[in-house]
Amino acid sequence: MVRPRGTTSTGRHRIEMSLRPDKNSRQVTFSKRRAGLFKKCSELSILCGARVAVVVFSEAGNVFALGSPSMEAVLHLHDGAPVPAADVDDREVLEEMFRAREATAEQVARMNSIGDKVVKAQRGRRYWWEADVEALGEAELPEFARALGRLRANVRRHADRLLP
Amino acid sequence: MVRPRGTTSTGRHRIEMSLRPDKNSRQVTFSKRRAGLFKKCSELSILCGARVAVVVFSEAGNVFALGSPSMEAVLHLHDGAPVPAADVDDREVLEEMFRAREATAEQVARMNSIGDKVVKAQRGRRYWWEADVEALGEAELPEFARALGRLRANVRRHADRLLP
DNA sequence: CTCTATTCATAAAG
DNA sequence: CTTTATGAATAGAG
Repeated sequence: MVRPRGTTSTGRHRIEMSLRPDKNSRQVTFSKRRAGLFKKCSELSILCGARVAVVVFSEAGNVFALGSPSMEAVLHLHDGAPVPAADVDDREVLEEMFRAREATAEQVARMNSIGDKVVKAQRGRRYWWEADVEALGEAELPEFARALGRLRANVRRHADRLLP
Repeated sequence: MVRPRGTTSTGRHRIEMSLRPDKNSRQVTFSKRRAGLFKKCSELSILCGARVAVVVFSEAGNVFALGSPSMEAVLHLHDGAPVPAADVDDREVLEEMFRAREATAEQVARMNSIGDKVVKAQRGRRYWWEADVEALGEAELPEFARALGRLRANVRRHADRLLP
């Protein structure tokens, strides 16, 4: 096996050596790591019944967002629909995950009566709650903005409660 | 090696078997996975120059938030301070990470002139941008709420640009 | 994209 | 908390 000087054959990042990576490999790394991060989020949500919201801005300026079980459910805080049962076993969890994925095209399509574009933006993505914010711009961003407004209001209410 | 029926010696979750976990092990799992998730976020940010914001609501109702390179830098979108250089090598990255961690007690303490409570809320956490939102309530939440307001405004601006 | 090598994450046990 | 075992994540190459 031939390998450039200064590198190892390791998968994970070796802090010690490694040549300065070029822009392309940085992009590959970002994509892979973002995918891994989103998967971790879904695992945390599904396995532990947690609600997770993430926003990632890539260096190139692209924006990616993930909500699990849904961005709405997370941003609604405690007002949303109940989280999938806590004590289901793993088989049920997988089935639920599959159902959720199946159901989402419709669910998202209904949102804001725009539909088609949202469904298209999910093409080729592994999980239904993955969506390129840029691609979803027209349909999703206004709703996202409203959801953020609600989150902000909730946080404020909490803050006010803490500061009588 | 003795092991309960229905389990394997594997680390990762085996979907096929595994007895229904009790509440305690679910808690351990959540904590470990949340820590792992936050670490992944920091890696994505540091290694790829991305900005990442996460909010996690545990089933028990606890809230955890993480911003990398900082919640502020992420929520300010493109108005914030420049992200740490993209092409630094890993050694520099580690040093920067260490500096950031060192610097944060002061940085956060200055915020909102409340200080002490914020510094205490970081106790025992590995990275400076980890903070239990619940513990940070008084000092951090109002600022968090303002930051969310700015994020919302930015998202709206983006949405308006897309919808002339 | 696929393949491979290596470290990482982490469930379970001590 | 520490150790151990094993599948998962992922950098680099093809």
